[in-house]
Amino acid sequence: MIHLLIESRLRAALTLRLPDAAASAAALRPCPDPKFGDYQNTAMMSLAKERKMNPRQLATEVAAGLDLSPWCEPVEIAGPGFLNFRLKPDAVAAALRGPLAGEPLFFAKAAKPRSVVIDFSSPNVAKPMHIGHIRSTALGDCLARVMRLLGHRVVTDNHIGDWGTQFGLLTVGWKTDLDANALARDPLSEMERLYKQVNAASENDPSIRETARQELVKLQSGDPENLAIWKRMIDLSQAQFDRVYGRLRVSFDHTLGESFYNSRLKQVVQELRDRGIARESQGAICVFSDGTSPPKEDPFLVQRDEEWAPNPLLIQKADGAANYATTDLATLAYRWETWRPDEVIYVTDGRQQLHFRQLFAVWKRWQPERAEGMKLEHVWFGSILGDDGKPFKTRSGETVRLFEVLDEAEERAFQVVSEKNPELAEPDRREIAKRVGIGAVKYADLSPNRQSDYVFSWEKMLSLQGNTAPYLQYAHARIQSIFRKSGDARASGSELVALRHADELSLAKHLLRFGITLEAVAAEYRPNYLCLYLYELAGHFARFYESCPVLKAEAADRPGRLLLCEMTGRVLKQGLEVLGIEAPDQM
RNA sequence: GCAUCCGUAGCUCAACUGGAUAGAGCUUCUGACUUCGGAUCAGAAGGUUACAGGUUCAAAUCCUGUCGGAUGCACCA
Repeated sequence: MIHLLIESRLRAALTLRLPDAAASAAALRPCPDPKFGDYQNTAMMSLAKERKMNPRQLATEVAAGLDLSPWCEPVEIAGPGFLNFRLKPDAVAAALRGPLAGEPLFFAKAAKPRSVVIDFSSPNVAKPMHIGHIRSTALGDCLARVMRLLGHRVVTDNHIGDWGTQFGLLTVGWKTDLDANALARDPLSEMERLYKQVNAASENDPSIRETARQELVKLQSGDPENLAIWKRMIDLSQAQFDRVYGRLRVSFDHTLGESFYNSRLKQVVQELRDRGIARESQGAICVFSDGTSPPKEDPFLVQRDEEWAPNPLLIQKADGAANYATTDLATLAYRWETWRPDEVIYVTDGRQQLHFRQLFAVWKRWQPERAEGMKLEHVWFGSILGDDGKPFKTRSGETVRLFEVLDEAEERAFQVVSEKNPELAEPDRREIAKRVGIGAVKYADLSPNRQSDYVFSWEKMLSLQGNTAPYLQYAHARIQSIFRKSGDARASGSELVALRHADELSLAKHLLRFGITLEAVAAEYRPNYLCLYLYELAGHFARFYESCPVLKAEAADRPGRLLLCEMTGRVLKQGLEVLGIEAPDQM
């Protein structure tokens, strides 16, 4: 990749001038405006500032040691010390043909592959998956796909909620009020009904709470009947998860739920107590501040009445049961022992930020030597809102079920496809509608900045204009149509490619940025960069296609233009693929 | 009360985490074309980035304060 070649030469030139400069200082970014060039580096200004040097002079000196003549026009130094790089059209044309010779599609495999565990989706047993699960699922799956494409070793792990106090109430409901027909018809709804019913009843009747507690104790101590009920609930739930994941084309390497770690919990608590990290307080076992960080940054302190008060992390409740913090710690230990990852990523909503700050802090205190080489990252995201600006709910105030969202997405997509392309046979339109509908839902989760809340809107996500999945799929389908019409004559790669037209050149240059975009997605866990890139790619293509005839082009222009179509189609397809979205050939 | 996040065009969202003149789509208006899929393209209009200070070559982005909002803060996960 050209940007990597430039980076490596820039790094060498920089090291010659400033041996102590960080390697990352040579990183390039795309120029915000083509008039400045294609790539820029802005590090000379900050490096000069740190060293009280003249930034323009530093930039000039570094540029003097740079020979990029195979790929670039002479480096330009602009403003207070920007380095601007402009690609030579011949180099662009040569790079454009790389994938025909078997090179990766304008990206490079990571020089140092990392092994990464990604924890995402995590639905709860005995509860229907709802709209809140889609964002974690879409983001986590996309990050896994991007990192794999870049050559990293990825382990995906679905940490399902299959243990906890709710099973006491559920077991009571199962034993006293189970409707077998309803269970056969719609197991998740029936289990949900049982839970709500018993939970409501227990609020008025302490004896039900007590019964539930006893059922939970029996389950925890291995009572065969309760264990069987619990396993049945898991199986029924997993079947539903699998159907949803099937529709979403999401899969996991492992599904190790909370119960998997039960046997390890006692030891976690014991070790933390032995090392003085945790202690008893009000009957519970808690981790308190160790006072090593400033109060403002300490996740175990909270300010109350102008004083810093303890904000402990509970690892064992007063009744002796462990809770999710304990499970998360046991899980981290297991992941370290099993996969020795360089990195563990948690994809959850932003409300759990404090929990993860505390969790990561306890891990460092508990396993300092292991924590050294294992980066922990909480990749959090915002809420999905209704058009009233409040969390997205049904009209009656219930959470919106994921299955129903997917049904409606497919149905609405079917209407759109039928309207736009009525001559296609219905089964084909149904098949296309699945890809368009599911793709639209995922894209709606991936294209905004993950940290912002976004408003759920069928009209927006299924719109054929703007930054939507259907628009990108359409661009892809349009390109496939060119090849159908041309009798499938693809670019052979043997012809010289000129890129004489400005729209040809800017499209080609944008194609070459696919790799740098994927790198940014992986580095910052932000799929929206890729969405924006693909949207811009579709825009470049539309402009090119408007101004440059392809099939009707002069013989001299035709091969280059077919090549541009081919590569745009491939990048759109590959880009959508790592977003977890299919690109139909017709729509 | 404290913490985290947020406040950007009429609406929905960007802005590669301190970079160059804050960009898209929708909406409104104008234009292109005997459609290589018009599900298109070009142009116009729309902004004191909540407000007030500060830091610096450079601030939507960092710091301080004010106003407004979301979320979280001891035995749910």
